Amino acid sequence: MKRALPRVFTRNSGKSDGVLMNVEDRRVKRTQRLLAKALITLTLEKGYDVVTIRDITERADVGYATFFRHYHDKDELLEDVLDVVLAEMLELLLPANGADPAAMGTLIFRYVGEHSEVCRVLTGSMPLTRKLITLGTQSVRGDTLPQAASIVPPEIVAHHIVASSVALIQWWLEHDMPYPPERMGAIYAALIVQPTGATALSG
Amino acid sequence: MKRALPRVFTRNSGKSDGVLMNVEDRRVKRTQRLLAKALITLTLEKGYDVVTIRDITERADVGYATFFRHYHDKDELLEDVLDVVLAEMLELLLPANGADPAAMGTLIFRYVGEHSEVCRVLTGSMPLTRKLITLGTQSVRGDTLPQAASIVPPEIVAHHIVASSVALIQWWLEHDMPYPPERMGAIYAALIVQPTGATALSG
Amino acid sequence: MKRALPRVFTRNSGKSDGVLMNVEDRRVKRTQRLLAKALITLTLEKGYDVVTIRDITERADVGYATFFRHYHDKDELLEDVLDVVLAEMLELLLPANGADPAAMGTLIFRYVGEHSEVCRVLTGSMPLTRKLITLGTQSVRGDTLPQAASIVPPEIVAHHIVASSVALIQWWLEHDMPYPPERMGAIYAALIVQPTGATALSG
Amino acid sequence: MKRALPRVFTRNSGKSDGVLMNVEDRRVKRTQRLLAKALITLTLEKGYDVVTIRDITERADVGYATFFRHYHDKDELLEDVLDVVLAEMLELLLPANGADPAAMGTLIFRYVGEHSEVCRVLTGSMPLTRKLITLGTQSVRGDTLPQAASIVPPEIVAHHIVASSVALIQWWLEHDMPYPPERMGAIYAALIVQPTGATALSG
DNA sequence: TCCTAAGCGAGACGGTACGTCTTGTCTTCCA
DNA sequence: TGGAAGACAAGACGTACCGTCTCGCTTAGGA
Repeated sequence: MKRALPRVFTRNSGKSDGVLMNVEDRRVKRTQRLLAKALITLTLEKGYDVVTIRDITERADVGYATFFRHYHDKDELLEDVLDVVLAEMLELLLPANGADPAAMGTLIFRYVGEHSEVCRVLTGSMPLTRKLITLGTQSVRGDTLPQAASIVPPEIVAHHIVASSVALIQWWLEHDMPYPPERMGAIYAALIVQPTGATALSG
Repeated sequence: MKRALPRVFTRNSGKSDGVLMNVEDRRVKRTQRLLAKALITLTLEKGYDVVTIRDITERADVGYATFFRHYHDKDELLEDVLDVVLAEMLELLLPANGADPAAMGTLIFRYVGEHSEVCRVLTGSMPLTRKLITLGTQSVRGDTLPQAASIVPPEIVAHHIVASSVALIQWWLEHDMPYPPERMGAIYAALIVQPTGATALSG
Repeated sequence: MKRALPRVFTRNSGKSDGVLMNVEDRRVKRTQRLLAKALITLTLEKGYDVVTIRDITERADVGYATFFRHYHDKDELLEDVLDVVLAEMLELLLPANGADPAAMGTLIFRYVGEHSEVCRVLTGSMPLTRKLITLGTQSVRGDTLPQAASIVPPEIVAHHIVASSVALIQWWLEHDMPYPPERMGAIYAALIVQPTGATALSG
Repeated sequence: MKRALPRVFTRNSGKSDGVLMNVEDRRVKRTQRLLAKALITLTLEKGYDVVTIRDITERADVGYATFFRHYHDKDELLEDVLDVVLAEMLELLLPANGADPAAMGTLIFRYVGEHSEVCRVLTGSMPLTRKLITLGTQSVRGDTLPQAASIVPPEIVAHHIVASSVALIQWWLEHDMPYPPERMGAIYAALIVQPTGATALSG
C-alpha cells in the first residue's frame, strides 16, 4: 500500500453493516454503494475500459476527489464489488454443499441469472476473472477430489473445474441466457463435475 | 472504419511473404515485425496495460507517428500477433487431424512451450482470449461432435473444449510449465476431450 | 460581502484590548494571535504563497474550520497583522512629528529592525504594500507639503515619499540590514525627504 | 531547472525573429504570442491571481497541455512578457543615453503610456516588480553615479532611482495617466534623478 | 539522369484522463 | 455550547498518453 494519508478505510472497522456503525461509517458505506452502482451501470452502457472516474462520480453524484478517498482506481472499486458477489455466492452454496452437483449448478446459475448485469461486468475483466478463478480453486481443493491414481494432478482438476465453470457462465451470459438455470446446472454437472469425479467444496 | 488517410495496409496486397514483394512491402513488414517484437518484449517486462505506444516505438527504434501508419492502437498490433500464432498453430495441427487426442494435445503444448512468452502475453488479454476462443470454437464445430442425444448442446461442448484448453494452457504457463508437453497432452485428452467424445477438427 | 454565517468580529466590540474584555473576547484574541504568529513563521519558512490554511491551523494548533470563523482567507489575516504594525508605528511617530527628518527616519528603521521578520513578510505582498502606501500617503498629505509652485503635483510628492520609503525599507531588509537605523534615517532624510521639502505628518 | 523533456525552448536557438526561423520555430513563436496576449487580456479583465491556466489556453485557442510545453506556470509566461518589454524599452532608451533626464523620462512614460495595459499587469505582480527593479538597478550602476562623498551609498542611490521610477509609473497608471508623458518626464527628472545627481545609464 | 512517390523521423499540437491539492461548507461528536 | 474532526463538493494543477498533423529526408523504382 503506497497511499499516504487521507484515505477512508474500505473495510471500515470490521463492523457489521447492521447496527454498530456511527454516522460517518454509514456515510462512507453509502458513498461506496453509490460508486459501485454507478460503475456497474456505466460499464454496461459503454464498456468498462472507457468508463472514466469522472463519469462514475458524476453518475453517483459524488465529488470527483471523493472517489480517491475510497479507492485507488477503478479496478479497486470493481474488486470491491467482486468481493461482495463472492461472499453472497458462498453463503448461498455452503448450505447445499455435498448435494447433487446438478442442484449446486442450478443454484449457481440461478444466482448469476439474477445478477446477470453485475456478473457480466465481473467476468469481462481479465484480472478479476483471474482472481475469481484463484479464489474459487481454493474452495475446491482438499479431500473432495478423487485420490484415484490419475494422469491428471489434483490441482489441475481443481483449476479445470473452476475455470470451465466460469467459461460456461461467460458463454451463458454472452448468449443471453438461452437455457434456464436448471438446464445449465445439469450441463454443468455432466460436462464439468461428473467427468472429474469431484463431489464437494472444501471450504 | 473512421480512419481517413495514409495508412499502410496491414495485410499487404495479399502477397505471401516470400519473393513477390517489392522493397516497400519488405520495409513495411520489417517495421511491423519490429513493432510486434517490441510489444511482446515490453509486455513481458512491465505488463501489457502499462506499455505505451511511445515505449513500443522507442524500443522498436521507429518514429512515434509511424506506429499509427500501421495500427490504430496497441490492441490491433497484438491481434496481428495472434493471427500469426493461430495460423502457425493450425498449420501444425491440420496434418495430425483425427489422430489421437493426446498426440494433438502434445503438439499444442509443445508449440505453446516453444513460444511461451508470446502465448503468455496473448492469453493475458481478455479481448484476445475472447477472440481466440471464438475462432477456436468454429474449428471444433460440425460433425466432429457426438450426435448422441445429450443434455449438453453441441455448441456448448465446442465452447467448453476450447475454453477449457485455453484455461489449461494459462494454468501451465502461469505455473512455469511444471510438466512436459507430452504429459499435458495426456491431461488434455483425459480431462477435456475424452469426456465429450469429440474426435476431430472440422476445419 | 457575501459571507453569511457565524463569524467572529475581527475588530471585537470596539473594546480596547486592556481590561473590559470578557473571557470569550480574550479567547478570540488568543486564537487570532496564534494564527497570526503561525502565518508569519510559516511565511518566513516557505514563502507566503505556498502557505496553506491547513498549514496555519496545524501550526497554530487550532481546528481547521476555526480559521474561517475569524477570517475569510489568508490575506485578511495578513491584513490584520498589517493593521497592528501600522498602529504601533503611528503611535511611535506621532510624538516626534515635526522633528528632524533624520530622527524620524531613525525611529522608523529602528522599529522595522526590531520587527524585521514581520516587516519582511508585509512588504513582500503586493496588495499589502499597496495598502501600506495608500494609508501612508494619506498621512503625508495636507499643508505639510511645500506650496511653492513646482512642476510636481503635491499628491505625487506624497506618494513618492511613501513609496520610496517603503522601497528603501525593502532594500534594507533584503540586504540584511547592513547599516544601522541611524544611518538609514540619515539616508532617508537626504534621499527622500529633503529633496521634496516636506516637513511633517498631517495626521 | 527541474523540467525534464518535452519542453519547447522559450528562447529558441538564439535566432532572431526575422528570417532564419524554420516552420516549427515560427509555430512556437505564434503559440507563445497567443498565450501572452491571452494572459494580458484576462489579467486586465479579472486580475492576475484568479486567471486560470485553462482560461489562458481557452482564450488563446490552444490546447491545455500545450501551455506546459512552453512554460512551467503562469509566472514564467508573465516573465516572458516582461523580458520583451524590457528589451524594447532598453532599445528605446539607449540611443538617448546621456541626454536630458526629462527627455529620457518622457521617452519612458511615452512607452509606458503606449503599452499601458501590459505595464499595468507587469507592475501589479510583486515578483516581477522585484525582478524589474533588480534588472533596472544593474543598468544604473557604475560610474554614472556621483562619487561625491555622500551619506548615501551608491547602490542605494541606484536602487532608489529605479524603485521610485517604478512607483511613479504605478501611480500614473493607477490614476489613469492624468498628465501627459512630457509632464511625467519632467516630474521624473525633478523628483528622482536631479536630487541624486545621476546622469546616465551604464549599459 | 532526374523525378516521383512512399516510408519514415521528428515533433508541435488538441484533447482528455489522471491523481493530487486546496478551499470553504457542513455535520457530527465530545468536553 | 463551542471547538475539533473530518467527509465532502468544487475545481485548478501538472503530468501522461493518445492520435493527428505538417514538414523534410531518404530511397527506390520509372521516365
